[in-house]
Amino acid sequence: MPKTSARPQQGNPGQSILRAAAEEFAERGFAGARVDEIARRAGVNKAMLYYHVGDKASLYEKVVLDGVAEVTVRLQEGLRKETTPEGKIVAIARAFEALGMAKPYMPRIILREMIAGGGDLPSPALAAFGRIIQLERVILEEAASEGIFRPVNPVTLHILVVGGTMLHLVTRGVRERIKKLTGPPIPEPRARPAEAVASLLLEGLLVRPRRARAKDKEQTRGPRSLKGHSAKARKVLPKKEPI
Amino acid sequence: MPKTSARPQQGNPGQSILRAAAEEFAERGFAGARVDEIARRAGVNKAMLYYHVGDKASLYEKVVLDGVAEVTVRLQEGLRKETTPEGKIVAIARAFEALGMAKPYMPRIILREMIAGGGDLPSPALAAFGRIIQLERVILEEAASEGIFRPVNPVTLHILVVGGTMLHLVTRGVRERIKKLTGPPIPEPRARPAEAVASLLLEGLLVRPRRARAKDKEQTRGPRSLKGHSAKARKVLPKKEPI
DNA sequence: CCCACTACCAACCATACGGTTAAACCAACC
DNA sequence: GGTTGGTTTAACCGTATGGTTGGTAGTGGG
Repeated sequence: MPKTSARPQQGNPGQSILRAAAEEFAERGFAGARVDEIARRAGVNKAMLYYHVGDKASLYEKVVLDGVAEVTVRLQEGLRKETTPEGKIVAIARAFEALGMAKPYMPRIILREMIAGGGDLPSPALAAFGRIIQLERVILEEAASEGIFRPVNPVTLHILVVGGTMLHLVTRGVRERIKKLTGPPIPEPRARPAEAVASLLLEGLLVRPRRARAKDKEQTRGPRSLKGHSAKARKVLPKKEPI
Repeated sequence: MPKTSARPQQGNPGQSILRAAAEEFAERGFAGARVDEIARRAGVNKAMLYYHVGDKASLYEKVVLDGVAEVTVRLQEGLRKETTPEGKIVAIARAFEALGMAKPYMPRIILREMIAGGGDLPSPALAAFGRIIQLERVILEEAASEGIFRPVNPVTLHILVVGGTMLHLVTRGVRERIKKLTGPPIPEPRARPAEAVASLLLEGLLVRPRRARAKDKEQTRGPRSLKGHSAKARKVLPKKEPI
């Protein structure tokens, strides 16, 4: 171990290396990331990088575990205040949004891993995600048993809440590009994706759910069923199994 | 051009090469894909690959454009039958689900591109995605003006519908792995993610939207507000701007 | 003043990778 | 049977990449 630092060295090089690595990994993926480029970004010699942190794989592992730890902490903090299932769902979305704000590279890395099958993910990271899904399962079960939520599969919810929030953060670049090709009329979503995602998931698109609509008829604001076939065509989704 | 084929050659090599390439690209990403590995998978010599299809970049472009063309066609077909906004949303989800069933590599490639900023995407592909979002915008505006849907940002909807559907298809591998670490109690979502996603998005999690709930009080099935603070804590989402 | 020890670096190495080439192969046509 | 021309291949090439090495510089302790 270092007895002290040999030189007045500005800032732990390990941190700047990890940061640079994280950005490279986020932009190019694990396979695409170049160790030389990481060293260049961090402003250190490549050998220093190996000296301080280790090889490419351990670099990646450190970045991932650090990010997962952060989202775990944020999630626990965010959940502490919430007592309702709605509040908890929003808190989950907010935790990942906050992660994306603090460490913009993390959502990309996480999504990439999910897509790739998690082969490069260390087990603790996988386990952490598992715990989050479990948590969501419990929230859903409790809320469903109290009649607050409809029965919904926790994996589906997780994908939509967490995946949706992270995709918002991550796709800003493509959206810009797409907008340049198709002209202006695509409005940007809210700056805070967590709210947008959670709100839509909680309330749904439909102004009135069918269940309530069946009881009292046609008291909604819009003109609704002007087209004659709408009544039949409205029945799109078979509602046997839970979502 | 070939006058005939020189050898009784089983099947166009171009097709098997493209398929092999697509799978490599899906598994490792563009940077991570190895041309030698693509050739090996396709069972052809590497030089043959260059002779028939071209270099790595053009290989990738062909795969992407082919996939985008397929989803475009499927989407148009699916939409033709639907007249209601609900039906159209489901049709969009179904089109991407069908793409993922027919070409399992496509969702991975598309998601990867979205994450990476679309830098390797050919313009026609970007434009196609732009058109889909435009379409969703129109659906949302019409439905909102008729009072069927609440006002929602089309990008948010697109991310949740299309992203959510593709993430379902793509994360099966990680889910298996996570389940092995956390034990059984994570139920798999439905086999048809399009339905799960669209249904949840249309109806929402909450059994009763607040709007309707405010009018007649506490007629829901569950015990509901046993905790005294739930009434206040229920107000999580500021509802100023459209989702 | 010298030793031991950490921090650092330029240059190097082996391999893997994308891409090319020159020659062989083979069905069809004369 | 020989020529033609698309098709296939083994071997090759230059470069980029992950990783290493031998050595230097600076620092605190003796």
